[in-house]
Amino acid sequence: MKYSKQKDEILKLMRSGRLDHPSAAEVFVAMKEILPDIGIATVYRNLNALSDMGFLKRLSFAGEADRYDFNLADHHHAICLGCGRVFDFDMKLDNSVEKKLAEKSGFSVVSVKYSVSGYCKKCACCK
Amino acid sequence: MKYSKQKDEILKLMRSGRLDHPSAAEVFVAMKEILPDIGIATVYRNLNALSDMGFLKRLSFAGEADRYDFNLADHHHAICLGCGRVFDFDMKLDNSVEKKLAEKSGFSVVSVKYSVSGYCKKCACCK
DNA sequence: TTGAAAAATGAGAATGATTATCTTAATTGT
DNA sequence: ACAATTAAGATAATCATTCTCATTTTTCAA
Repeated sequence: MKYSKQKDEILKLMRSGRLDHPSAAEVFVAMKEILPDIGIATVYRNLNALSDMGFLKRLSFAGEADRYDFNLADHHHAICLGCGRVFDFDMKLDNSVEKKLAEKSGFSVVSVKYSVSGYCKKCACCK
Repeated sequence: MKYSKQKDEILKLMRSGRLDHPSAAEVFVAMKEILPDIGIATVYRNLNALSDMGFLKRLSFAGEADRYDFNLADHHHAICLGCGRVFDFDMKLDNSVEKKLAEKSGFSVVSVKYSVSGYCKKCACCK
């Protein structure tokens, strides 16, 4: 057990893939079944710590609670405006942008975010 | 005066370019000089209404207050992790992505967001 | 012009996500 | 085993934003 029981179990849960791009609140309810005494602050703390350590990615979408993703592979997200589900998608981004930015304005890029919002198949049909 | 005095003045202020990608709070303080009795709720209400009407764009960045942009031209944003300033940049996105998404998963794209975070010239040097 | 209906305002309460604080419990190294 | 460190759990605090509601402003038909 490298870290605390709580941090370990949270990471294990995240890596299990049982939850689909969960928010901290969703992780909290799932963790309650594993460690019934866990507190919400511990969940936030550890999700953020694990993200800082590079084991998770923290995702933000406008007007919604942040999500956490165990998938570290380079990919992007599409969020459904109907049901709120997040879908992964792959696409190679033209990274000449960073270079141009650096050249033109001296801006040094730390991270790039590409995301899409719309309606998933299920939500699009009945809209 | 097409709309209410407040909405008109907010739009005029935004279009003046005096404020740089301001948050609602920043618009509020600037508006106080124009209409001293204006309330913060009115500012939020009208910024959002104007965005819904397509006269402004509402921008979201992780962990920060939303910003509003009068520039409707197709462009993207780079946010400085140091000073919080938002910089515009242009880039043509490969819109074949939407098509692929639609084909593969039946996801219908409403909007695409591409944004970059990092350090601006000023903040990069003293980091 | 009047006056009722509709729309928008301003003040402040409410909400929701997230972080901060603080006391206690667990872990570590000696 | 014990002092020092680290993390936990509970809860208060924060911050942006939205909601509510009483009041004011606007609209528009009679």
